[in-house]
Amino acid sequence: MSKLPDTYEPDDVEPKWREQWRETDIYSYEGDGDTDTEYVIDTPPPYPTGNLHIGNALGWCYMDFSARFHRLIGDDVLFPQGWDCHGLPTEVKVEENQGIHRTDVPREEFRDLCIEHTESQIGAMRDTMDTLGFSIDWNHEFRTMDPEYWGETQRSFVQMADSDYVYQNEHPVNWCPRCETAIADAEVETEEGIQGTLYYITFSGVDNDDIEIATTRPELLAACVSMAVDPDDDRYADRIGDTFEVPLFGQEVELIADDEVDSDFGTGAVMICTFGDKQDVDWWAEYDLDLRMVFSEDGRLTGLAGEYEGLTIDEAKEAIAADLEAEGSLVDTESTEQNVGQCWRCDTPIEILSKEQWFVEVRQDEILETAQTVEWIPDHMYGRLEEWTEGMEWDWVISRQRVFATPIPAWHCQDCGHTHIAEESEVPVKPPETDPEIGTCPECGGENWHGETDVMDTWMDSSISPLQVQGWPEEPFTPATLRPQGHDIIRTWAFYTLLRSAAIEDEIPWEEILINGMVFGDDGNKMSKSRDNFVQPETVVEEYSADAFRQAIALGGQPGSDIQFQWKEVTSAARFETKVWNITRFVGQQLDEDRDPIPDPAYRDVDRWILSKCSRVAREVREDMEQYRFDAALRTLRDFVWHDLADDYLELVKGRLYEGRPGERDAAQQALFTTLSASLRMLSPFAPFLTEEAYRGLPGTEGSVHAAGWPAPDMVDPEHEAAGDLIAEIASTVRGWKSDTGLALNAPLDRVEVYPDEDLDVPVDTYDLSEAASAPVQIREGVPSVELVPVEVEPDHSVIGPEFREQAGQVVAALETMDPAQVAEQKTLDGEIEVDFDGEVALISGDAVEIVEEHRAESGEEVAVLDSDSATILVYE
RNA sequence: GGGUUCGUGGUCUAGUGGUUAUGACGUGGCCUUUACAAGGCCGAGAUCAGCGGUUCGAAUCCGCUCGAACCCA
Repeated sequence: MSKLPDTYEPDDVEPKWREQWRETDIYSYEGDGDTDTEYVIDTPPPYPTGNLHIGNALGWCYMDFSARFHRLIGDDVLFPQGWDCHGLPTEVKVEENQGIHRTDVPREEFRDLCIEHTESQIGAMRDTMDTLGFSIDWNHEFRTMDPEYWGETQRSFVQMADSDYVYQNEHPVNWCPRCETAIADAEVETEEGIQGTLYYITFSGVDNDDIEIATTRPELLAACVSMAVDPDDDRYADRIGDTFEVPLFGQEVELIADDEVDSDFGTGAVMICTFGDKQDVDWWAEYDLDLRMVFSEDGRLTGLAGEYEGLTIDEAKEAIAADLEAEGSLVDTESTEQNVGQCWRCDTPIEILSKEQWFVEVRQDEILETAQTVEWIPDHMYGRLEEWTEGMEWDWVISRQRVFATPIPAWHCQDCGHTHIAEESEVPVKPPETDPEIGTCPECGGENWHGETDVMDTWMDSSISPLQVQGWPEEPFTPATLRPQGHDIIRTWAFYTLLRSAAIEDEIPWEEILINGMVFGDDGNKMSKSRDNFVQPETVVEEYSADAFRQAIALGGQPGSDIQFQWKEVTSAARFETKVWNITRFVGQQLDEDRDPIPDPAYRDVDRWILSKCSRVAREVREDMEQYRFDAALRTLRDFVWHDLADDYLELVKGRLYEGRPGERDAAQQALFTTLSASLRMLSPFAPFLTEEAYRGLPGTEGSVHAAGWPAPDMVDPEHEAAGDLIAEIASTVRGWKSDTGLALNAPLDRVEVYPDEDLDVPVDTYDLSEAASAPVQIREGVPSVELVPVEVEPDHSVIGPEFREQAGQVVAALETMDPAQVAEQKTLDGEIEVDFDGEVALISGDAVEIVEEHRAESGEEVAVLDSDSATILVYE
């Protein structure tokens, strides 16, 4: 007998176990090298924003469900946690907080300020992870800003330079004028439907007629190097090769013909500038045009723009348009909608600049082949990766003109211009501050090194996370088991990781990739503060519990689909917690603290029934968990615990527990213990706190539920399960009837007679049933001694369909119109039924119909007749 | 413009060819029964977006239409 508190108090329980788990280090990874039982998660290293939002929490819940489940089935689980520290947002935040510009202080000092800031942000996010009960192994924490990590980023760079993936070149790149750095294609987002103005501008002809073009970007006139029309455009058929003068700026440009021109746009003639967009870059390369860079790195016009030098893009647009109008070159303007490429970090429209940059070659076939070898969950998410990869036009620009990032380990010889890349042995290294180990330049023998000041794209850090997690480069690389991530970063993190892992190790980075969806607000909209549908995970924990939050997330939908956060799921989860607690309390009261397991318990039908069901649930739920169907797993468990265990089994054995003979009581106790203990273990991935408290409070358990094993009560027993189903059904029907007629559930009855619809293979044990019904229960064969009136013929489509094929419909219709009494008689007497339809007579097997019958008590008898799904029950009061 | 996913009671959701379509929340009624009123029992509420096709049989497979979300151009 154990006494648990009357109510479950998550506010007390959750902090208690949180602390204890931390102290006992129960989630640590052994790493004994047995790859068969290893389960390694390539945890996403989040950007340390200081706030773990609900979308993050969804991903981490999935990871934690899996991590906890795999520990239960005996796997050696590695659930590490990294932090993707480098990047611009931190630089901006530090500038803001310190009231400085990054160039005001030495690079190293600025870096230190960034590190300090990042550490405090990480602390806040760790707290949230802890609050939500994530079983992260904090012994395996990594931060990309630590030299031990970014040194390996440099090593990967060096290796990829050796194998010719990394190269340096001058090439047009996407440029964010606000961040003042190059960015990769993946970091450009297209914003649709931006309102703009379309300017119709006349270019005067040089020894030929004028021409009119349309552009949304008059500020690029100074960069105009050519003009183009569609070769099939009749309007310009004889003008190809004509020369025109660019208004205001005076350079002369030639008209070319190219298929890519959209003749429906504007006048059908466009100007080609270096560079307005990627199309300009293509034309520039294809027709070997001049390069006229009119934008500087901070988005202002250069000296090439003459009097407009120093203006911002917007200022220049306005000034140039005004001057064009004054000059008479501006024919017309109209408003238009356009799509604009923007920096994904700051939404500033990007420009294209040609700069000396470092690139990683994108080998599409290699990436796709690697991606195809990985199992995608859900599998259609592979399509996103494929589409993106196939559409890649430019190599991945990896250099950034920033500070807080991994330094590019290269030096340039001031004397001969030779570029030297570090040896693997010298990383981590900071080239602007130190000279290379090589000493003198291998080309010219010079000693004047200029360290590369460009740094790396932060994706260069995060895309080696599986390598880092698997102990690279010391350990031979084996793919991690799981990559969990959102679908929003397939084109970045997943793509780059696949690329890098193929390039460096010629391996897949992970066996499976589980894509999680986004979390929407309770009203179905994207969460936003302005919509007032924003939910912070901590709020849910404060108002309910971490376990309730986790369950709501699990039941939100199947992994991969977007889910809607719903308070009602939290409510229902909290109720389930109460239910589980009360079940545990009841079972605890029934079990002796020092109870020993019985070698061969005298199980009755209902014991075998619940144990059999429990065995099947354990198998089903295990399969669901292995396939990441957390929603299905938790649903199955709730259903089993609430309905089978609590509503049915527990009610059925109460009599035996209270008043049974010792052997019978012991068997019930044992079955109760086995089932509850198994249920708690299976629920523990979803509700780690509640199950820990309950499991430890349950007499006869040892240690933490999270260190226990997945239940394997191999007691599937179809015969007794069928008998138990019948018993449970009868008990529940009688209970329902008592409730309906206003009787107390424990009101004694004279007797109950049960007439099962079908004979069972084993005799039905009515012991528990009699206790539950507070009446003697007799299982009878045959027909009850009450009037039995067939009222409906119910054809079985699955029998009639295959037999009669296209005539099935007529047969069914005929059966339904027949006299039920007559059909019933034929079925009973002949075992088959004559059916008239459409002038034919067919004989069908009696099995093909169910006769729905209603029972009516013979007059004068005090009996209630209850029809349940599989039996007729007579209740004598 | 191309592609992907999706459309199931008021709301959310399960259900990939065969009884009466699952459950939750909400909602109406009844009930203190020695684990639990944060409970139990009973009920109302769904033409499974629409149309057409395949099939003896479709929420489920196919096509089209409408609508939503996302990805790409």
